Order: sequence, then structure tokens, then C-alpha cells
Amino acid sequence: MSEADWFGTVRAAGVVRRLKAGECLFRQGSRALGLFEVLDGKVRLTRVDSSGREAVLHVAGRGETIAEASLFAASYHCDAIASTDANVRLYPKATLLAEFERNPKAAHAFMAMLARQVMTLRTRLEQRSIHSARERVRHYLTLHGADRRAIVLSGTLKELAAELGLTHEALYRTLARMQQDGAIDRRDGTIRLLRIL
Amino acid sequence: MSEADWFGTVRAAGVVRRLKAGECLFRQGSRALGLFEVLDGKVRLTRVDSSGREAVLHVAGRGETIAEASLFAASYHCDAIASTDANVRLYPKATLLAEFERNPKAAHAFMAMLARQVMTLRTRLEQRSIHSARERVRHYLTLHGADRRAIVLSGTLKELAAELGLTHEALYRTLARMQQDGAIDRRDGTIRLLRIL
DNA sequence: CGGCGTTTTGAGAGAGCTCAACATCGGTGG
DNA sequence: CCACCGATGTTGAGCTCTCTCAAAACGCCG
Repeated sequence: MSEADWFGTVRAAGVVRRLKAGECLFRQGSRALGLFEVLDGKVRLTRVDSSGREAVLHVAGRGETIAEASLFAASYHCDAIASTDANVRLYPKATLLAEFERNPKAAHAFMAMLARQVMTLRTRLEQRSIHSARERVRHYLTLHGADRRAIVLSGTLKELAAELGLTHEALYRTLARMQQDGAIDRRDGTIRLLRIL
Repeated sequence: MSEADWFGTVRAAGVVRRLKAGECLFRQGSRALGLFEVLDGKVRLTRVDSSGREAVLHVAGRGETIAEASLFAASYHCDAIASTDANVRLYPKATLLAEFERNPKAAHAFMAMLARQVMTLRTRLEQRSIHSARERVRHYLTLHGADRRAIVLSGTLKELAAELGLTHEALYRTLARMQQDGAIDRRDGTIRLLRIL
């Protein structure tokens, strides 16, 4: 999934910053400098309530961008803290906005990226409203299976479990049962949905 | 939450369409006419796998927009079907794109709306990864409580339960228990988070 | 060969879901 | 005015399903 083409001309304007685990990238209320791309590691966005407890808004991993909305606000609306050692690239607000104004193509690409994200996120949210592990796996295979409902595992099953919002044990068991039932076919890294049971 | 300012100048260009329950708004593969705003009722976005079973991508209700990504694609990538009687307004693609090109302010507003949605959706997704009903309620109150972590119920508790991804029974019980414990204070339509227990 | 992470399988418990009954409230019509 | 009705709000009991904790097999790499 190439979300990585909208910055085309402005990539050069990016400034890389190195963060240690626990280090703060920005705080709620501080002046919005721009949006960030996570190059490596994990960065969590949180808000802290008055009793000092933090509520996580999102955990961003490699390749994700954060604080897109800050382009349209004067200050950040949450805290960003590195959960692990991390590298991020800052795309300064002024540069981006100027580019969008000057070059409609860039604005176009950025909007397209955001729209795609909205779609993806809505789909994931819908997926999470499915309680049965089996149905959730089927939902995933149906939507992500390119040809003949077969998907090639890009990473590990553990990662897939995380994306599905299941524990890895639950996923292993579910896949095993589905294979046993003949609902799926699994061989070296690909899973194919066969029929509905 | 005012997502409803980006169309400012183009609202007039909208065309209202009336749908009966079960009626199809558009099909996967058909030419993308533009994006829709749901004025009333519910419209579901689905994809159908080869065995004819549908997988739901999203169910859009009043005030939501659907098919934003179609602005940047030649055809729709899923089906849209009215789940109830519904009214929608079509914003023609060409009109919107022309407006964005001509008027950076409009493009700006549209991007801002999308960025806000991305943020909201990520937050909701994070919320769904909290399994305990109590923690989920607390997460919600922390993030949506304007002053002093108090929120005014906009709709019914049932609706809140749906937004939280809980059954209404679970929510009722959880709220009752939290009140009993002194974790929240509830009176005529407002809920206030008091302390952490 | 000896770690290290993934993949599996086992057993147990907790928490939310489901089904069900009932209370409550507001609106409607006789 | 009151009976009726539908939707929301509330509580009860049981069950299922996933999560959690544990342990072992497997594969990969130094």
C-alpha cells in the first residue's frame, strides 16, 4: 500500500530526529511544527487526564504519519512520546502548506492519502466489531484476498494476529480449526479461503 | 463536532437522492460520480466475495460522508446499499475537484476534515483494543470530557454503547458499578469521571 | 550445538454476550 | 383521562469464547 507518494517534492524538506524510548516528541498545547513520519520504532499519542493517567489515542509504527491534523491547528492536541527508540522525520507545516497552495497536484495527493486512510481505518473498525475470531479472519481474507481470496503473509502470523486484534494463540487455533474444517487452505506463507462453513 | 463546513460553497451543487431500504446507491466498479453525504438513515459499504457473501466495510449514518476516496479514483471500490430508508446528497466529483483547484481554502477545509477523521478513527480503534468495559468507559470519558471530565450525553445510552462497541446491557451494568464505586457521578444526562479506582 | 523468536497445544478463568423479564417514560388515540 | 404501545433503561442467570498463563516443538542463525 503506497501511501508514500504524496510528499514527493517535499521529502527533501524533512528533518530527521532521533528519539530514545520514553523521550517526548511534542506536548499537548505546544506550537504545531508540522507532521511527522515514523521511520522506525513506535511513537504513542496520548492525552493525560487531570489525575495524571494517560489515555492512548494511537500507537504509530514504521511508515505511519502522525499529527496530520496539526497542519490545520496552531498547537498539538495530544502528547507524542517514543515508546521505543525511534526515528521520525518532521515535515514543517509552512513548507507543506505552501506546497499545497502552489501545487494542486501535491494537495491532491495528500487528500487522496488521507481519504484512503479514512477508508482503511473504517474498515478496520468494522472488523473489530466482529467478535468471533473465525468470522474476523474470514472478513480479513475476503477483503484482503487479491485473486481467489488468497493472501500472502507479508510478515509473521503474530503480526497478523495483532492487526486482527486477536492474541496469537487465538489466531493459531482458529486457523488450525478452519483448515481442519476445510474452510481455508494454508501452505508456505499463503492462506486461501475455500468455502464458507 | 462540526465536520460540516468544508462544503461551504459547494453545498448548492449537491443533489439529493432518496433510497429505499435495500436499494443500491452504487456498485463496485461503476463509474465514480462523487462522494455522498448521508442525510438520514443508514448506508452500508460492502464488498462481496465470489461465494456471494458480503463483508461490511462500514455502516454510515446521518452526517457521515462516504466514498471520499472515489474523488481520486475512476470507479467505486465497493458497493453501497441502503440498510434502511435513507436520503443522501451527492457531491459531484468534477465540481468538488474544480472547486479545490480554484479555491485553496476549500481544499484546505476538506483536508482538515479528513485529517480530523483520521484522528478520530484512530482513537476509536485504539479504544476497541481495550477489553475491559470499565476501562473502555474511562478511556472514553477521559478523552471526551471537556471540562472536569464530564460529558453530556448527546443521545441515548444505547447509542453510547454502540459507539463504545459494547452491548447496552454491559454498559448499563458497568456504569451502575462505577457509580456504586464512586468512580463516576451520573445525573440527568451527564456523566462525570471522579477518580480512578 | 545453543539461544531466540515463532508456532503450537493445553488448561483454566474471567468477562462480555445472549436471552429473558421487567420497569420506566413519552407519545397516541379512543 | 386513561389504556396502550414502543423504545429506552435495568437487572438476572447462564454460556460461550477469547484471554491469560504455561509449556513444548520447531526453525533459523551465529
